[in-house]
Amino acid sequence: MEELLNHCRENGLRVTVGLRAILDALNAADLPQSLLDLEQNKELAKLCDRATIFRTLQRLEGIGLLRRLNFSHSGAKFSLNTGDGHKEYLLCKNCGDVQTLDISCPVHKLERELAESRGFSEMSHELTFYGLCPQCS
Amino acid sequence: MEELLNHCRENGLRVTVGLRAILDALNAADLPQSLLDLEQNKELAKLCDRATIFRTLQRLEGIGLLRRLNFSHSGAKFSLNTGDGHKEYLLCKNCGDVQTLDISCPVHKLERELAESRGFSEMSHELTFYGLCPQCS
DNA sequence: ATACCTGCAAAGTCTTTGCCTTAGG
DNA sequence: CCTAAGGCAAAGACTTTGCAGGTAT
Repeated sequence: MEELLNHCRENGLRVTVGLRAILDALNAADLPQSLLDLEQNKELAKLCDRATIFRTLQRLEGIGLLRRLNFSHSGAKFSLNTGDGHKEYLLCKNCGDVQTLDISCPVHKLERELAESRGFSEMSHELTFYGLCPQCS
Repeated sequence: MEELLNHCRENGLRVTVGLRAILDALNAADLPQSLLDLEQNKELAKLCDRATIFRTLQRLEGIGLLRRLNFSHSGAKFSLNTGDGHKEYLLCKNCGDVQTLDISCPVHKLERELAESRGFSEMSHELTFYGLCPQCS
């Protein structure tokens, strides 16, 4: 947590009550959070407004602390970029359930190759699996 | 094309002017199309309304003829599911340029393993790479 | 002190729906 | 004929912004 705040400071963000609260909420959640999820978080709602959350998420994404996920049929969701790699997800396309996949990223090598062959920089990727969960099958 | 229409018929869709036009437009496009892209397609606009396009896309997705792609910072886009596998994409996160990747899918095996280990069915996935293109770097 | 951050409210953008009419099989 | 599909217009859902006042540094 203190590490996250330092990263923010180093990148010129001011450490405000809102920033702390948002980082706390993201850190506490075990699944990616949408703007709406955060807005409806009771603790957070007491401390800041939707616009603040929105703009803070933007800033955090901007400095690379946050990963943006574009899941089907739900707005963007965000998860903290912890140092130790990222997770991929498996979603049920019927009930919307989100499961986390603890797998080592299968496309890292490909990503580097692409960057080189196409002259791209600052690469990232999004890999999401969809299907019907056992209950919905 | 005739093949696509047959698939539609087999799945109970009526072959209307709108359906033909939408399939044509998707078929002609070499990149995934958003609802807005289609709405603004002059040919198509003469033949059908936004609601029609929207509902037709839904139906086509429903019968598995259409793949829905959720690219960051742009609405959903759709591409026809041709028999011979699907494509993945590389997007510039600054200018929004979309490049098609002609690579054999690197996560097919993983997808099957997941289906088995987690009891999911009707699996699909979305793999998208993001980065800064040479011009935007 | 000053540049950044916040709240509020309003506007944007894209998606989805209701309802009545039209037309495919 | 009967039911799916279409058109129009309005509502929803989510995202984004302007501006005036507050706050971290």
